[in-house]
Amino acid sequence: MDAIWVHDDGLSAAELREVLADRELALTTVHTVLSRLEKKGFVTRDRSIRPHRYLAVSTREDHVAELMTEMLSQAPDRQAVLARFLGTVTEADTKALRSLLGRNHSAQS
Amino acid sequence: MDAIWVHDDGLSAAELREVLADRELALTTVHTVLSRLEKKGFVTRDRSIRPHRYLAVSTREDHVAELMTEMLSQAPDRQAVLARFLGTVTEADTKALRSLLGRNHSAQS
DNA sequence: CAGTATTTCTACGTCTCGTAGAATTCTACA
DNA sequence: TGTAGAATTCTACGAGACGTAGAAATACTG
Repeated sequence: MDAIWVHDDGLSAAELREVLADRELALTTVHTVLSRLEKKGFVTRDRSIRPHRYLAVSTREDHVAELMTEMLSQAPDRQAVLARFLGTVTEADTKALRSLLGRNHSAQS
Repeated sequence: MDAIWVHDDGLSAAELREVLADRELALTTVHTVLSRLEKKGFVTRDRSIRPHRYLAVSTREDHVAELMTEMLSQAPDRQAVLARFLGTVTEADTKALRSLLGRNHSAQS
């Protein structure tokens, strides 16, 4: 129930159904799910054109990052969480983090 | 349904109920929830002593960190997620990350 | 052994989710 | 402009998670 990110360019219910062809879903099923996702603010749809086009509100990456931040806020000791997080993450990840952190010592407003 | 971390030293159902006194739960309710948490592997209990003592399997921090890692794995482009993640995190967090990353360039097995 | 504390079993209402049929609304074409 | 076919909305049902708790079973303790 979330492979809408595969097509960041937006797609219609029918198209999405095609993408998920392996599941042999009824079109109405796809519609229902899309509507629910819309209600939850995960996708928007262009109602102006007839086969409404649905598209993800945010990229999968944004979404996941948001969830992670949300998780982080769940614990009182953020630092401890971060420490453990780094512990389980891959080498490539820590490397990426290092380079990302390297270049922005500026203070934000 | 997760304030078992408040007492990392383990507690009995009755004690937990005390902690959650504001909710005026029936003791059996606490028991049910604890059992379910046990089944899901979030807590263990010491059945040897009579008022069984329950204690969290992992600290809240470990748990959250684990969830974060899990989230991260959810997206194909991990780097992108990390980048966005750093974007929404607080200054203190990035600072913590920097210092945590600073001292471990060693390669793990 | 009886009474009380503790734990287990069973259950119910509510929610979310996957799924989809039925009804309604559009749209385009004859 | 009426209507068939496409698209969308409404309604619904079963399953599973959860919060809640009563009833039944079990275990101490004097």
